[in-house]
Amino acid sequence: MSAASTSPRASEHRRRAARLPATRFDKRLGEILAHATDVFCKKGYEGASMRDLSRTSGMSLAGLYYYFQSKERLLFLIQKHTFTTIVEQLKTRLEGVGSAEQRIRIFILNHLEYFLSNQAAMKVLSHEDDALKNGFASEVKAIKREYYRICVSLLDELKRERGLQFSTRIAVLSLFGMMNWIYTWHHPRVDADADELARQMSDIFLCGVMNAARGRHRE
Amino acid sequence: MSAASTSPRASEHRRRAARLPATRFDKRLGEILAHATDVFCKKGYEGASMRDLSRTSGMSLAGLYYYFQSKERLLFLIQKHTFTTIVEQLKTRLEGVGSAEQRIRIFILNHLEYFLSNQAAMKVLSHEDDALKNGFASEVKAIKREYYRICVSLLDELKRERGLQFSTRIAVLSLFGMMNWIYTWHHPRVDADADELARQMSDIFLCGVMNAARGRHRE
Amino acid sequence: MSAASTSPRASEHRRRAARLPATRFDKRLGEILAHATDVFCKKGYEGASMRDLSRTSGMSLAGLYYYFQSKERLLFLIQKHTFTTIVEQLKTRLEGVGSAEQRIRIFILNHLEYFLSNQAAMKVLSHEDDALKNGFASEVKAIKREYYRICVSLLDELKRERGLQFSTRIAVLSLFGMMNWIYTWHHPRVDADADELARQMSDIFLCGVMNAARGRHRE
Amino acid sequence: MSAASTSPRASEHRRRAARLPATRFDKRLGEILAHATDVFCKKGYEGASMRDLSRTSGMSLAGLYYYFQSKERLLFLIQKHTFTTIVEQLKTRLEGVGSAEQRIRIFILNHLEYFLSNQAAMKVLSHEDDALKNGFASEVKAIKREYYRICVSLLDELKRERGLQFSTRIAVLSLFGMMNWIYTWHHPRVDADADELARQMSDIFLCGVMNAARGRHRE
DNA sequence: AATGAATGAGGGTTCATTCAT
DNA sequence: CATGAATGAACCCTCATTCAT
Repeated sequence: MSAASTSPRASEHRRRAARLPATRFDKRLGEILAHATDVFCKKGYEGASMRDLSRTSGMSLAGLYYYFQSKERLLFLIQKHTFTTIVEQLKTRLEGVGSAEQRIRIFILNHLEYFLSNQAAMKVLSHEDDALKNGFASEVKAIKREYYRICVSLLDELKRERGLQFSTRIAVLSLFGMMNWIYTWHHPRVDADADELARQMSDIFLCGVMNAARGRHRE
Repeated sequence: MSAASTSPRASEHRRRAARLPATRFDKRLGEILAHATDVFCKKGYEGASMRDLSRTSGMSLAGLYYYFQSKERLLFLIQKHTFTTIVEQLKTRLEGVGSAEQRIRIFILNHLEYFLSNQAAMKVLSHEDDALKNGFASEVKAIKREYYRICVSLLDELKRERGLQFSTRIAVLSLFGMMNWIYTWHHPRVDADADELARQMSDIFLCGVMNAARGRHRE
Repeated sequence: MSAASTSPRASEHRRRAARLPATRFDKRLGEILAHATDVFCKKGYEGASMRDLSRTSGMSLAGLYYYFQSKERLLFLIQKHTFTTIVEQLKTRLEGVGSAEQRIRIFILNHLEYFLSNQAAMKVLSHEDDALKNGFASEVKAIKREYYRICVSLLDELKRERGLQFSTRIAVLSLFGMMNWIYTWHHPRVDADADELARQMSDIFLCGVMNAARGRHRE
Repeated sequence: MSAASTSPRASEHRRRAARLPATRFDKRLGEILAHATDVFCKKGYEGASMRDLSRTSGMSLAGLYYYFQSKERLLFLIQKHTFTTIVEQLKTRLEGVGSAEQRIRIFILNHLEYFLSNQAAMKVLSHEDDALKNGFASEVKAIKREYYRICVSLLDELKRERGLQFSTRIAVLSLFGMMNWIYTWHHPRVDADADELARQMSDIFLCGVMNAARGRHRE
């Protein structure tokens, strides 16, 4: 873990509280994180002010700085936690699943389920993709890269299994586009839920790459 | 056209200059617009300051306000012009084209060509989707709606022509996701050009919806 | 009291400090208010800049905004405090005084004494009469109306006691004119003090309305 | 006339056009002056912007500067013209009038008539009393001083005629206060007209100074 | 563990004014 | 005679951040 992720104060704290699964510090931190996620979602990272966060979370402006050393670190923690969780969940779900197609369907389902259950967090992840700088940026990018790599490897499996030929990069990034774009349009009351959405997107995407790859689409 | 789009000064100007294709005012305005697009692209709308624009465009801070009455109106003009252009180009290209599939391929090609030729403008359009408020927002939304409607009608044609059944809404929005997401990853030096990209995305998308819709994907 | 007069922060502060006569916040606030009064007096509300106030009060520009949420609210607090004080002082002094004439003399004396002791504040009150808007304006107007009403009732008493007939409105407003105008000419070193001024203005005004009202002035 | 009042351009212009009673320049100037008076009245000198004047008068911003060399000179011209007119009118009316009392009544009537016929101008005169600086200020002050002197001499006449004793300065400034204050309260639809107002104020003031001066008011 | 008080830097916008045309 | 274009200075206000307590 890079230097960016651990402040002296926080680490000291964690050391002293290592015995408990969740210290009061971590609990309070989590609450504020949740509020901040909502605010960043609604106003954007640049558009949200620390005063907004203070108001929403009910903690004083100065109080926030005890938990987060800077606004940027706050965004970093949100993005890192969100991304880490989604990757971990994915890995668990993929264990022991056999066919490449099935594994890709799980990938998509996992992404969309998490997306719709944590819309705010995922919007902050997608929309504030390049808001972080230097150390913070690189750490998030590392996780993102890992996630991307997993998807690439799933598609490569599929190509090997079925003897297909297409640009993995374009396919993967198209898939991410389909999935990540939903924060711009999905309304829980109106639109399909994660299962249904995952099924339909999986169908489109899988049929797409599998047929297109055999040479152009034919009747 | 709503009141938001025409200031007294601009309209007066345009009236007097109706015969000429571009007055000096409009030319200067266009130049600043171009610079502003780049800056908004790099820093985001909220993150970019009018002082940044002043520096980049080489015009004094106060001078900018002679052309744009506010920062918000500046973003509005960029978005409106970009969107209007892409819609007009699309309409021209669609004229006289017969098959639904071909028309969808043109839609995608048109979108990606414009996207890659005007990456900055298109990122500003995609990424600053809800930065505008009230009158400005509604006018841009109207154009967006029209563009969306065109795509919906193309897909409905396809469904009719081929007797397919799938959710047009999800298909259209997935397509937009695939296409709009490219601002997050496309590097001109590394990635395929618009033609190639359009071909591949069209293949994936069309094969996807056409095969998936016949009932699940089958071998 | 309208919403305009109490910010969340100020009210919270006052609640906690209800037992003490003046918190440090209130003290600091009072100091700044005093400086601001001087500056508004010298340069006028519009003509004075927050930078002027910052310079005069020795506090940073941003620091001022911790105490006053806006320049307008600053003026509002000055006007409200000044007006409230003068009305309260008047009420105390009027208690138990019998004859209408005596009561009017007290009214005039009270006004002029306060005026000359707080010249700057009273000029700001008189001269910036319509600088406030909406909620701020209406709250000050309410106090002003009360003050005006008191004067009207005193004159009505006089008319009843002595069986006089004249336009109370014109008389009252003439009296206010005489009194308030002094901010344009009174020089402490040169001109009479409040007692003497009050005596002379009272004589002129009272003799004026009492004789004039009996039918035109006669020898 | 001081240097402040004549710019090279204006004087040259007037020289060339000396034969006509009103040049086109002067006519146009007068129109703008009238509009500016209204704007200064509504928004105050500091609060009114040259853009406001441009909008109201229908002339371009730059065009205004052809007629007025600066915003301050604009206020100066308004104040000077207003004050000069009122003094000239007064002198004409006073000619041949005998008794001091009558002359004072004429003074008051003249002031109030002009005030109510030119409310905006008179408010600008009264309210923006110390907005001008240096040369501009001193020239207006000179006229003001003359006007004040006339009033003083009228009151001194009265004192001599009737053997009264009171402070002329306080009496005169009280009278000005009564009269000038009306811009803060007079509504043409509701309140008495100039004649009636002049009668009542004259009664109050004259009865006041004449009776008060004989020693305190007595029954 | 948490806050009130304070700040330097910078935000978007408007100001009175000029000058080539 | 009048304007469109342009500007430096200043406007009010908010920003992320700090530090004594």
